[in-house]
Amino acid sequence: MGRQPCCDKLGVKKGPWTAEEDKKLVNFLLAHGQCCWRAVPKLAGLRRCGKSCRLRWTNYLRPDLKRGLLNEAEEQLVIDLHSRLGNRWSKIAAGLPGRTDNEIKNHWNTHIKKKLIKMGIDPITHEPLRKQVTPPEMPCKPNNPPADLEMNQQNVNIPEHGISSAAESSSSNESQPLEPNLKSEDDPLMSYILSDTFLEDLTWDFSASSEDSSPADNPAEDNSLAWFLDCKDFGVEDFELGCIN
DNA sequence: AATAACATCAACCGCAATGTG
DNA sequence: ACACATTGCGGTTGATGTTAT
Repeated sequence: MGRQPCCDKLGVKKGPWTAEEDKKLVNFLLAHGQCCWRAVPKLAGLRRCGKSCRLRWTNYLRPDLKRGLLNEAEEQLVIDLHSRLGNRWSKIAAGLPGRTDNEIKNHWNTHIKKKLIKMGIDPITHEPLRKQVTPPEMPCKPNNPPADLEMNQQNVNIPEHGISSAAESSSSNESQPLEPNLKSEDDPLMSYILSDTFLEDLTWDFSASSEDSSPADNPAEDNSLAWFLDCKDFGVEDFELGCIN
């Protein structure tokens, strides 16, 4: 009974990845593509579990990843998508090419959350906070009735970048997390975000659209090249880049 | 200079969803 | 329809770096 553990617990390494392990994993995946993650560690000669390999690849080694902090436009989009999708980080990440769900989740928890609270916005509900009643970090007190939130609803005004604000889309009075808003058939934007078209639209170039993002601000600009140079540092300049789609 | 407190983020864990026979 | 395998997701942890005292 019960499923097998995702990996043999014996002899499976944990903790931070070494450059050598990265190299092995990247070499293998570039040569063979992403196939059965369970088999990857064995085939790549790694003493890791498949899950760990997948995570390392998707969050750190993928060639199409951007590096560095999210720029203003990306941050704004995260806020907007979060107001609609809630903590669906993978969905949110789908709207930010080159960014991972983990990265966005971390950035949300460390930067955006605080920023919103500072601005007097509840990072969970995206409604204005009532400062006297609700201290920061206690966003959803039971004695914070939905009616109050509703009163302030119009004050939520996420700056424009072509996407409507949370307040515009919230037609419900309920204080529960924004799950009810997630009806793609009612919302053209949601419909678009959840569609393949959105994911395939490579014109989402935030570094280009953001005024305040200079190459210095956004070292991820020329990420592919930087990554390739990193690979050269590994001594794996003979990557078969054609294998990656 | 030492160290405590805080911030950041890579990585892990457990569960849910999905695929397959 | 069912059982099991595999993958993906979101919450959480812990190591490391940074700042304050």
